[in-house]
Amino acid sequence: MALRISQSELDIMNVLWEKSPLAASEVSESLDNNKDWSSRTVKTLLSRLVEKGALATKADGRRYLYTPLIAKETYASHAARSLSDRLFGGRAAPLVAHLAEANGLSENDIEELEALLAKLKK
Amino acid sequence: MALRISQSELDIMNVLWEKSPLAASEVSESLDNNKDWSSRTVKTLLSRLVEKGALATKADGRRYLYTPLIAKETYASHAARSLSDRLFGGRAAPLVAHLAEANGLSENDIEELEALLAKLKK
DNA sequence: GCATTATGACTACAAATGTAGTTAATTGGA
DNA sequence: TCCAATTAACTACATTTGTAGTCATAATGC
Repeated sequence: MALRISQSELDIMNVLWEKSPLAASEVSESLDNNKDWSSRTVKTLLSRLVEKGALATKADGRRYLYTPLIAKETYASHAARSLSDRLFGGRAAPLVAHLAEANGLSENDIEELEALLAKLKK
Repeated sequence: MALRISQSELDIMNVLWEKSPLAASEVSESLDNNKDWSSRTVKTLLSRLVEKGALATKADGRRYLYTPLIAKETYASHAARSLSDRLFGGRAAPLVAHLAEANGLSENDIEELEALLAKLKK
């Protein structure tokens, strides 16, 4: 139910959330260069994500094209909530406070957040 | 280096962040009732956290008292940043937006966040 | 003093994760 | 037409995680 996606798997998902459908080889190429996994590793991760129901495959000749079955938004909401639940009893403010503290919020972030809050207040 | 704390381990840490030092049996008792781990399980998790350098032990008669070696704040900042990095390229606003969307922010959350933003703007 | 209990030390073991290797079929090019 | 490269399928294997069990020992109640 929880659709647990591991860290490495998340890297794969991020590529496909950016652009899909993609073949395994294309996913490999699109991965951040600093993680240089062998193409086997990428395929293993893709297979596991398919097993888990996070990706769909579609045959394209003799290869597969992969497409996310869950939206990034869905996963992100889930992960964000889970983190704030586990650390702060579900309150959002402390999480943001820690983000701010850890790396500072940009001008832009602050404006975006203010806009968001304004909208929520209505 | 990364001091990886697993989900279950985090439950233990949360108890000790709340109150410490505590003996293993006290940690067991303090755990949320809905997770009923055997006392062995709790001890295993405690040991692993000690190995990882997340907890310190201090002998108290023939038992140990456990104390966090890393502050909740430190861990939280780390985790919050890691999540926002992995999902949103480090931007904070989308994370908050997702929190809001996933479960709604309370009046209180909104006020806290506004206060926080006001402070950050200075 | 002896059985019971609490506790730490050590061991267990399946599932998940990180990271590939091997095999076999296919196919595109020389 | 035959070979090299691509690709999926299957296998591998160490580490981490979840969830305990066993053993020895020390303390405690009777």
